[in-house]
Order: sequence, then C-alpha cells, then structure tokens
Amino acid sequence: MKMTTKGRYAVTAMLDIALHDSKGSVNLADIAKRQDISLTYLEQLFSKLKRHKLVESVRGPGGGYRLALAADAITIAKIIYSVDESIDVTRCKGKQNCQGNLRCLTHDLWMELNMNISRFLNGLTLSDLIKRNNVKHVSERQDVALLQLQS
Amino acid sequence: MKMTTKGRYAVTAMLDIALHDSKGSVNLADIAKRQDISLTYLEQLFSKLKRHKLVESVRGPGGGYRLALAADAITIAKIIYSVDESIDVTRCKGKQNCQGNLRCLTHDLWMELNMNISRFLNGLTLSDLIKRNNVKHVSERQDVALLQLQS
DNA sequence: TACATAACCTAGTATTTTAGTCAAGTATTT
DNA sequence: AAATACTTGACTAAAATACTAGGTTATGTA
Repeated sequence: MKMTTKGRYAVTAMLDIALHDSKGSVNLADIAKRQDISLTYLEQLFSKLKRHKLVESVRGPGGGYRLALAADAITIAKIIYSVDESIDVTRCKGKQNCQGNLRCLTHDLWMELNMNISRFLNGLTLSDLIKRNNVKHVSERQDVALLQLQS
Repeated sequence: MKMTTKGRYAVTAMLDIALHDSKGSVNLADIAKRQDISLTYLEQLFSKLKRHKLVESVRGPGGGYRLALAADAITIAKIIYSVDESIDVTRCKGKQNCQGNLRCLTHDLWMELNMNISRFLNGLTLSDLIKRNNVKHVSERQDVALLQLQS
C-alpha cells in the first residue's frame, strides 16, 4: 500500500471540515493552522479532492470548502484514493505481470491484503470518526489553541 | 504502511525455500533465478532474515539457507517486519507526538488500520501459503523454467 | 469601483527512500 | 588447497515525496 502524508493529511483535513462545517464553509488557512499542514500543500490536495467530487469550493471572502456529500457517505478509502491514486500493495497493480508476463509466487497474497485493507477503509466514514471520543477531544483542544493564537 | 519490494521479495524468497527445502538447504543463486530477484539484493535481505532467526545458513559447497522454524511457525508479518523494520502507517510510529507533542486528529484511525493489517499478516504462515493451489501452480511453472535454463 | 480575501494553477526543488551494484572479505566442505 | 557459498559495508542512480514560490482568477464588501 502507499500510505503517505498525502493520504494522512487529506483524511485529517476532510475530518476537520466535517467537524467545523456548521459555518457553511471552512477555509484552508484555518485548517492549515489547526492541523499544522502547509497551506500551499493543502491547496494541492484539495484540488484533487474537488476533482473527485468529495468537496465543493466557495470562492471569495468568507469562502472555503465544504463537503460535497453527507459525512456518512464519504469513506476514508475514497479520500485516500483521491489523493494517492491507489492503495495497492502489489507491484503489478493487480495486472498479474509481476514475473515476466505471468503471476509471481506471492501475487495472490498481496491481492488478499489489498482486499483486507480496502474492506476496512471502505467501511469507515467521516461521520463514524466524528462520533469518537478521542477525535472530539483532540478537535476541542485544537479549537482552543487556534483561538489563543488569534487573540 | 511501508510495503516495498524488500518485503515482497523477502516473503517470496522465504516461500521459495519452504517449497524446496526437501533437499536440506536452498542456495540463493537458485532463488534468484526462479524468482527473478538480484542475487546481491537477496544476500542483503537474508542477512536480515538470519539476524531475526527466521533462517539458518549452511556454508560451503552444497550449502544455502533453510528455515530456522517450521513453516507453520513463520508468519508473513514476521518476514516483512524483519526486512522492512515496520509495517506502520502512522507518522509518529505510534508515539502520539504527531502534532507537537500530542496526538493528531487521526492518530487512532491509523493505529486501528495498523492493527487490522497486523491481524491479517500475523494470522498467515508460510505453510498456509504452500497449501494454496495457485502457489503450487506458479512454483511448478518456475521449477520447469529453471530446469530448461540449466540444460 | 477598489480592495481584500480566498480559491486556483504551474513550476520548481530539496530531501528521502528505494532498489539496487560493487568490492573485498570470511567460513566450510571436498 | 581450491571451490563454493555466505557476509559485510560502502556506494549510487533513479524515483517519489513533501514541500515552496509566485503568480492568477473569482467574489463579496465598503
């Protein structure tokens, strides 16, 4: 699998929006501060998230991003897929040409692992995460920190 | 997670030994040919596998490597861990210092994914893989190919 | 209308990781 | 002694990652 900061940041940022979308839209500068992610890097990620129709943008003052779907319709798998292009652990991308033009000895093993990971990430949505106590606590801590920063 | 050719090659090579250990020991040159892996690269991997006591080496002519444990006692997780050092998807390596010195918003999510992957890879041994029909078929094909190469 | 705000876009780049190679060993069997 | 096979460590090209810089465009507000 390819599990990089790109995927981690994307999930974190999407979760941040889900937690703060009471105000209509959330701007990237706030997410950047709350989550300690570079603003310009976030912009790149959101260009992909928008292309995959997971968010909608509102331009101009007071604008920002909001979820394009309900939080319980956005799975973690979709988010990671949108920015990382793939969550594949095989070398051949499932094409079975890992040894010459045939399957390598462990091809099916990696395919199984793929399925296992996919099942987990597909079965988990943003709304599932929001409900969790640890997420609530961390989010509250971040909100307080941002307020102190601005005062 | 870090799932690279290192881990994939290691599992493939270990499986190759498990499939051919009737002769006492298997030398790396044969594995390299059967599995299309660079010999010197394999040497590096086996130095780690030996250090982690998954294989034993037999030096001198006719030597090679053999499993240090029964095939049903060697899990895929152990093999990957031996060469890749970790199958972790968090950024903080589980240390909870992903945001300053505190947990980031998605820390627990990645820990859960870690557990999920670990459960799968820990529950699967070399002997499980040997029993599979697709592994048998690919292995037979590789043996025939090696014989033709040598004649 | 001007201006501030925030999304949007295109390059470029430093750093890290990966996937190896190369060379010079050491140990063991025949 | 000679052949075979494992051992070790340093080195490297190429790719991927994680950014930064510097702009443009759209839109709401004074």
